[in-house]
Amino acid sequence: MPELPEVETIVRGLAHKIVGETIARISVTLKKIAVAPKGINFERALIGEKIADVSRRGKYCVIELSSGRKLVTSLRMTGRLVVLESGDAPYPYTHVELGFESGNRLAFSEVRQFGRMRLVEPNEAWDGELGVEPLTKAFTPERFLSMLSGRTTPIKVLLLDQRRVAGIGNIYACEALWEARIRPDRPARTLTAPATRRLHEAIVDVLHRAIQMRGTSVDDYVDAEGLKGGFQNSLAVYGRSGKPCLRCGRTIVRTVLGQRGTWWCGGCQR
DNA sequence: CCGCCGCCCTGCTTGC
DNA sequence: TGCAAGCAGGGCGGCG
Repeated sequence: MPELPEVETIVRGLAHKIVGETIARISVTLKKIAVAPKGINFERALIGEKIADVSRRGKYCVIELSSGRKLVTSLRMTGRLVVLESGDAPYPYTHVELGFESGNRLAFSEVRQFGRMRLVEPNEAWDGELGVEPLTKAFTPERFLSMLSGRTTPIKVLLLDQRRVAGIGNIYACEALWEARIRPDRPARTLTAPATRRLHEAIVDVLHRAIQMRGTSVDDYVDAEGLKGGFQNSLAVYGRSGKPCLRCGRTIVRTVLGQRGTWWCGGCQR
């Protein structure tokens, strides 16, 4: 599942490989995947556009075009953005492919068809609902604390709410809560100030460490070159049900919270 | 605003 | 062994 560290890794790879390229061909083989504003033809609008930059917002990859338009891509669980060279075979499950003048191609592959590649107009607001970026100065412990106040939602469910903090998914929510020694099912408002600080610090720490390892490949995630990340070897709780806690030795359990699998240690998370 | 639920979709795992 | 049913999950829209 591409979350913030995975999308960050993809974006860095894409920036290196496609900035400066000009779009010469577009192939959309699954219509619903490619979304454009009413009255604009996705394919026609992009021909001749130059890739000006590639950036990230939350879990979204933003391909910035010379006209000021953007291609905003959400990868959901199984989406991939992979750069291919002219001789490379078609990438499996590719639904949108951009062909560049150089002959290189950008494939948007998506097995479950949940992801979207959305064409956004130059002054169109697309991320108004998204919360604070956790790896910027704007994400302060005080701001985080204010998000939790009065909320009865389990803290883990709140961490997954993209309108609060943008970019945390199931893996890093579980990992940050373990690192901060907090039970995932605690109502957000019951976290003390010190616990909230620990969690704030843990979120920033785990995201930084995961980026350093080029993301987590437990299932489908690969980077812009089609390569797996390395953080799956550093996971403390995610997917480790039945195995001993690395901190206290108690068996890691899996429960369901907000309809999502949740891994944690009943020994040291309180 | 808040909390909750169902839907989307396919490949893999599980169970008979 | 073979097949069908169950499961997983991020974002979104709908409901109360």
